[in-house]
Amino acid sequence: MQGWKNLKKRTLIDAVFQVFSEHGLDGLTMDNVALEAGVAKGTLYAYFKSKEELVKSAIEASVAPLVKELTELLESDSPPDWKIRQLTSRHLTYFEAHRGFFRALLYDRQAAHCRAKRYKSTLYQTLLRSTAKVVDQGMQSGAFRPANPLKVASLLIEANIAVINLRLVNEKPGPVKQDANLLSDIFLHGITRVSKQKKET
Amino acid sequence: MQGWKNLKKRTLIDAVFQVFSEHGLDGLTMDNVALEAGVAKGTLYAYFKSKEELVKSAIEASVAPLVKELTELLESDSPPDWKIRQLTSRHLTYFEAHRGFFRALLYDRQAAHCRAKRYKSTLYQTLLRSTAKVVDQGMQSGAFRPANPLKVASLLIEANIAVINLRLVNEKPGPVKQDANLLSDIFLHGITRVSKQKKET
Amino acid sequence: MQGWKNLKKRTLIDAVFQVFSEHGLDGLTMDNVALEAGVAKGTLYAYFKSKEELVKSAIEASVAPLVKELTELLESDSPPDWKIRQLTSRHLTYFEAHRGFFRALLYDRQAAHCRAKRYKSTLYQTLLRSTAKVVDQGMQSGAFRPANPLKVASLLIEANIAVINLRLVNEKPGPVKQDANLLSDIFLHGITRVSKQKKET
Amino acid sequence: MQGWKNLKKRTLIDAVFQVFSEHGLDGLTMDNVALEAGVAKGTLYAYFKSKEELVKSAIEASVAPLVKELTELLESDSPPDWKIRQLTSRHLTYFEAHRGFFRALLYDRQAAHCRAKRYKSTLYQTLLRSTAKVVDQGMQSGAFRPANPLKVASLLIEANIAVINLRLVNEKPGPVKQDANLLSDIFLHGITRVSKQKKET
DNA sequence: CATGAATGAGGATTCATTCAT
DNA sequence: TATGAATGAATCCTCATTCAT
Repeated sequence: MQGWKNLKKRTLIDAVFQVFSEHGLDGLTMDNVALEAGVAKGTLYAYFKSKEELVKSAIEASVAPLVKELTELLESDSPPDWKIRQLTSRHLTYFEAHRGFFRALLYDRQAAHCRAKRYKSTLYQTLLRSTAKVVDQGMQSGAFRPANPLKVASLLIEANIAVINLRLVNEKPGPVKQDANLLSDIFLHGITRVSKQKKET
Repeated sequence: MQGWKNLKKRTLIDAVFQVFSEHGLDGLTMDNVALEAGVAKGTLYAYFKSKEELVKSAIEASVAPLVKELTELLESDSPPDWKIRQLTSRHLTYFEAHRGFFRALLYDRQAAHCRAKRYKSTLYQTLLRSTAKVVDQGMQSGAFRPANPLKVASLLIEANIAVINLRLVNEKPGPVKQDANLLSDIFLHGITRVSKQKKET
Repeated sequence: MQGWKNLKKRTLIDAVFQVFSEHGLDGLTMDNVALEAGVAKGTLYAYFKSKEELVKSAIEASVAPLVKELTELLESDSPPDWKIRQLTSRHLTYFEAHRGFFRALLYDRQAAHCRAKRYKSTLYQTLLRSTAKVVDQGMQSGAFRPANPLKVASLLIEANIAVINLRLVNEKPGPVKQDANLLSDIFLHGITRVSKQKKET
Repeated sequence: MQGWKNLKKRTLIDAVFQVFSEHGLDGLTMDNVALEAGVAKGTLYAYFKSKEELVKSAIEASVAPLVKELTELLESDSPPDWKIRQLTSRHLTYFEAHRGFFRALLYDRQAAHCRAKRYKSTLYQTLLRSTAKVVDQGMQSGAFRPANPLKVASLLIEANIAVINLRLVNEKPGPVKQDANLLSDIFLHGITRVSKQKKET
């Protein structure tokens, strides 16, 4: 029963995605979601306490795969700087692959709510902590300069998100790789030119 | 007459700030704004065509002084890296000084709209171009590594905003200086430790 | 289900009539209609997309029975001049029987809209064509003088409506029969006296 | 002072016409009229007690020349049937010449109000009485059949107005003369064919 | 007489949520 | 569980009218 319930929930969440992508911002009403899902309006409330919860679930569901992927990456066995380059690259790529949905998300109020809540969400915290661990490893190994790892990790992730926003808003944002590289380069080495410097492998 | 009208507009905009800060997200109704401003609802429409225009004006008004300050800074006669440190520092400080308002802003839908539009707003573009010029100067002088100045400038500003958001969401975000320094350090020199390196003056 | 929905629609439309007759001109607000119907304001919008549609439906509903009756009359098997006398007589009688409603209608703006649209409404066109056919039959049989049947039919119907309006505005308009006879007489024989003339049977 | 006041009133009324023709139905606000007239909104109230009075005055002013013309015609020295043919013809022609304005008028609420009030307006009464006198003369002279002259006059004028409405609503109503003749013919002689009949000179 | 800023009652419409079946 | 009709608070916006200057 639990599994079946989750399956149904998933159906409803998919309807949220669909409605969101099709009707955008203001079209995301409970009526439309119910219509899209092929159920009665009241049924939505059998699975989700409120619209807010439904939308929150939908957003979490949409970000979960990314966080899973990134967490695995960060916990793999590789040098910190490589992990960070990969983190940025995949982060940008993921959103690029779901432009339509996330673009609509940018404009939504509930989403704004959730964006703010993001900092407290488990998924975000998971990602943040994994990243912080990598940063810490880099500092421990002497590869990175000493600093508050959590702050640095926040900064990196937020910088990623900022660039993602920039790309989502921009109609033709150019190749992902380029932005990802620029971001990684600056995060790792800064914008300042250094006479003689060892590059990472 | 024109001046007086603008003065009145300013009063109404201040009411927007007040209501926004006090009642937050959903409390920003025309009724509330009128109540706060001590005028009739209809009066608002004598000065602003619609709610959207009123809110837009309020947001622009709230950011304009900052942009003015930063632009002056960026056009002053100082080394690029110093300018960039100052830019970040003042940027963070300004938002810290208006926490209540900008925090509420984070959650608003009209604001989300404007946040997305931000990239196209004149003010944002002004700031972006000024920053890009400074970055370009740094590159010309050999202080910075070669890259697309506009992209780098975007990245810097967005990173600033990201940290600001982080601080707004956080209840006790700690001293501004610390975050500003961390951000500047990473932007200028990266997180990677370098054996022998010249610091900026 | 469909039938039930129509029944409910009818209830709401009746409320429109009631409100219209009681409060007249400016009293026809969605609030009043909902109040009269004993439902919530929102319920109205579950059955009618907008106020305009509701009012339009009400007007059509109010005129439909008349058009049905007249059309049947016009398609029956009787001499044209008798049909025309009947047409005028019943037309006037019908409106006399619904004075309150149609009188209010005279003053309404939506109604003015619909009055103008009347000429394009299906019901009006139906009635017009039926009448024209009768006129044409009269001409074919030599009873009527040759002319454009559609124009003549329009003229007759409009004359009816004009007299109806006259009666609606007048507080004590006198007996229907008298006006109906005068109108028919003039339409059939004109105001000019003729020395020797055959009356219709 | 009185003359000057009337001049000013005329200016304001002209503004009503202008606004009505340009912005139609919903654009006829006191703001727009004041704007068009180049005066302050409050000034309108120095000359007219209310919007209703202003609009009423405008409509009366627009119809006055017609009534004057028709009254002169009806009081001239000619046979009744000729007068009636002229009445219809000029009535239709006048409205044809002011299509734009009167067409907009059709849709207006205040106008609906005034249309209803028309039956009590002095101008309408003037015209009605003049027409009734002509009808009566026709009856006295034996040219017309006996009937209530006032009723017959009403009927004629209303029939005229009905045809005018029909023409105003219709995009391409065809030549005025044709409709005017048809109307006169039917009013004078009826639709019924008569074997041997003397035509009017 | 003229101004025009201010008023505020009033109206149409939306939509998350409930509950009886 | 599922339904979907009903709810009604909440919101934006209009515009005729007033009145202090």
